[in-house]
Amino acid sequence: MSTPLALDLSLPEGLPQELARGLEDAIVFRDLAPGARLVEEEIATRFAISRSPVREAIRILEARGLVLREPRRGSRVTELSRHDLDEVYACRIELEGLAAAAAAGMRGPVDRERLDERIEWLATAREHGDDREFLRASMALSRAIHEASHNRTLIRLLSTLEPQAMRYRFLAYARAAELMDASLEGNRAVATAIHAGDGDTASATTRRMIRHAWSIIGRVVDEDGAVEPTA
Amino acid sequence: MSTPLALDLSLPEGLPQELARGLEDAIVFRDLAPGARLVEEEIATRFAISRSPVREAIRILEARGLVLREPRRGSRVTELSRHDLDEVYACRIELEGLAAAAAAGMRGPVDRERLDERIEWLATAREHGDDREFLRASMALSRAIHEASHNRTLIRLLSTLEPQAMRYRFLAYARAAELMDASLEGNRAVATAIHAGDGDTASATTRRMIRHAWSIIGRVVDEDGAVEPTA
DNA sequence: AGGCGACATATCGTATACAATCGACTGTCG
DNA sequence: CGACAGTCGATTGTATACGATATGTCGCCT
Repeated sequence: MSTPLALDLSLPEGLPQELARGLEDAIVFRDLAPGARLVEEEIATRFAISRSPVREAIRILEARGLVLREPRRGSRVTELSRHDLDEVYACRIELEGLAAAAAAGMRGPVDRERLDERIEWLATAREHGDDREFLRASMALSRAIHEASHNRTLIRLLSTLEPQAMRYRFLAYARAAELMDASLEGNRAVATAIHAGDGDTASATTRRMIRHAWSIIGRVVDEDGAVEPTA
Repeated sequence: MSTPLALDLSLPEGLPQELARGLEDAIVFRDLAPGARLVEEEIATRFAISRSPVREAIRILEARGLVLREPRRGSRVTELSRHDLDEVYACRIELEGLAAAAAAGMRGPVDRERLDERIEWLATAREHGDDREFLRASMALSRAIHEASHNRTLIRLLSTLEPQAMRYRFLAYARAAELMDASLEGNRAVATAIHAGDGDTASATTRRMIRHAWSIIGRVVDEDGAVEPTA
């Protein structure tokens, strides 16, 4: 009676990528719990595809730190822990700060519009009190900032770091809704700095926001042991 | 008359990883030139293995930014450019700085010893004026610092960033040997700070060192167009 | 002569088949 | 009764086979 997992597998970008996206989603939102095993053939059967694309998808998840592959023993969803949280957030502060600074020098007005759109989306989700939607909006907003940096290397690095961070954020939303308010407010401040073209402020604000989130999430993780089943 | 490429393919760690390591080496040292095509079957035949592990190896190289895969058109070694250099080094400053700071708080004396060993290795290579060996020592030293941070997430990120940086360093050694001296001296200073447990100094020194290297390499890349064949 | 279209080729993407390995179970022997 | 060896099942790793697609070439038509 494993997992729900009802992706469509339309392929605008390749089977493995599509599958990885779906599995990533399931992991971030805890439809796949930490420690859950990912058996290649099982997944292949469920989606009526072969093991080849499944293997590639799992490799992608591994590169993002969502899955741990042990040589001949298979893959399982990585555990969440206080230690891991600290690792991820220490890196996140540096890279997100860099991205925000770079985004402040962005070229097109296209980036600007997208940024505002996503902030709006985030605000709407907050009003509705929908934490899943709020997280989706957060991810989209983050990506908008990253892409506005126009630094492909940085984008690549962040794309392998963000998903793990999102898992912790989702965990914390349930127990500390104020994190969403802090995130919304913080992101508004960051967007303002970016629009003003003030890289230093954008960076500093971002770092402060992330540090704040870090402390809140850390509290939640410490209290829960971070291992409770989905409830 | 393609490439030399005489890896042994002993498998202490898995075929794909071993192959990826070999190809990475070839790319960093320009035995595989930028723009060179990587045809799966060709590589498979050369090493008398099947395409499956080759595919995985190429995926690894792609994740490290060494190879660009276009959907149904195959893979080629990524080009070096001033723009890309700037991207890589902007990220490198942040992450290496973080690693140095974290390493300053390292636990075991094992880390210390390894650090000193590698510095020695670097110095020896410099004396011998062997730039290939110097780069190898540099890579080993970097890894030692990264691992001393005991931050697995950071290590993962750096392992996907370093190889590309190494390509630029190798390029620059040929035209600007003083870069090696700067690197040796800088790393000695960093090691001192790490040994002293001074994270702030370790971070600041690292960042200064990398910034300096960046400017030197940037000059080389600008002059050469960075596209000369291997000669 | 130049462009347009069908064919041929090269190469990747996916599927399937086979081999190797790990863990667990079980039955026997001390 | 416990420990150990052998076997079996489950799952990954590797190899091969098949299908899809993009690119280049050749010839024909205008």
